[in-house]
Amino acid sequence: RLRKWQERIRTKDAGERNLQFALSEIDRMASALGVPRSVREVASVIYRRALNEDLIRGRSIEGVATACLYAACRQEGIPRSLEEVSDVSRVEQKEIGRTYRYVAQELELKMEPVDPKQYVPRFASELDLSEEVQSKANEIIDTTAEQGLLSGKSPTGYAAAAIYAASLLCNEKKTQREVADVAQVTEVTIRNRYQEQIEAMGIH
Amino acid sequence: MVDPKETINIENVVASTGIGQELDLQSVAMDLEGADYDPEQFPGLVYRTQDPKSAALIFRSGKIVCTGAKSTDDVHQSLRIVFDKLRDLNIQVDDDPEIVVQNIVTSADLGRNLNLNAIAIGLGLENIEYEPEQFPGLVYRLDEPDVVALLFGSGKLVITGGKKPEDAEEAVDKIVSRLEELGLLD
DNA sequence: GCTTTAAAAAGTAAGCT
DNA sequence: AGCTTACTTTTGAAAGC
Repeated sequence: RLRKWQERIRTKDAGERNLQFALSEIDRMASALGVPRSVREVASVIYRRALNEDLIRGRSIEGVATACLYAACRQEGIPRSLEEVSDVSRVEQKEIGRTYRYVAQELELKMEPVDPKQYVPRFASELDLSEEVQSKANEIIDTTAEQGLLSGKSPTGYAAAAIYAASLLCNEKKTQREVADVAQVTEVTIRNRYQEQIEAMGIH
Repeated sequence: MVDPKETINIENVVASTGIGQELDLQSVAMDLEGADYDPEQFPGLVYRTQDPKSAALIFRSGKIVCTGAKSTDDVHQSLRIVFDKLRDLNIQVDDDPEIVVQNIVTSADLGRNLNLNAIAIGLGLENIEYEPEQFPGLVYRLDEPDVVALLFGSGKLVITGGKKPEDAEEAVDKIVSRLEELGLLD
């Protein structure tokens, strides 16, 4: 039947249009976030897998596309926080987080928790901090995390506190406000994490 | 070393029942002191008991949900109060409506801090959900008993989804032994 | 899927003094 | 810098959109 054939074409076109839209959105958001092309490719692969596994049914294309990009950044070791990702998406943060957890679970992405150290180079360079400060921040993160301080804490806040502490120790002081702004956390969070970390380090 | 099972505390019990009679919620809302009824927002009427403390959701069908009680005994006591209040309004209420416990929320303490990162990897990333950016607890779903546990860095945990108090005890036992065999406790 | 109810855990956040 | 309040997660039922 002609009608059935037309319908099939229409569906196929719609599907391809949707895929095209998703991929262009991933591209747009990835550019806005300033992540390398490899991340967009990983995100596209995850999105196609989600599409094949029919994970998009019941949720928005943009939500899934954003969640895939968030996952891809993490897989590539250059994480963007949910807040940063939601800043370039029209999907709200809570929905991106839920969709990400759903996609990660269904596709068995086996995502490891974000290592706060992965935020150090980006945050530190936005603050014009030296290599020395970065090394110190990494040392603080590793040492305190080994002592169990990391459990349950947000990776951005943890990294921010370590950078703040390292900037003090290396005489390149940044204010809590400056660090809080680049990490998109509150000064209160930096203060709390900072106190614990300094104490665990034995107040160097 | 205290047995974690002895730290188990029931925090909330959810149960359902019914009076076996349809209700005119509009008039119940008028006559029942302290009743909250806004059908535009939610089809159930909310009635709170003080002692034991709980909230009952009363529906047009006569079915009732009771939540907030700290024990199955409290659920029965609360619902007895609700049934009597309805009888005071000249509403027919079955003699002994069946009360079914639907969910028990429990808290407990393993007594040691937990490295959630190691646990997430040790128990298998495919069985666990641990996203500290979104929530500080690690979500662990058990098959037997069929409950969900939320583990925290402090060693405290929440167990929910169980239908009887023993479910929480079994869950704590299994969690402790799994963590022990992985060397993630002590 | 949403709406409402209650409850714990711990982290983060916002508003006010 | 506190303190208070509130929101994040999980679970379950109810009736209706």
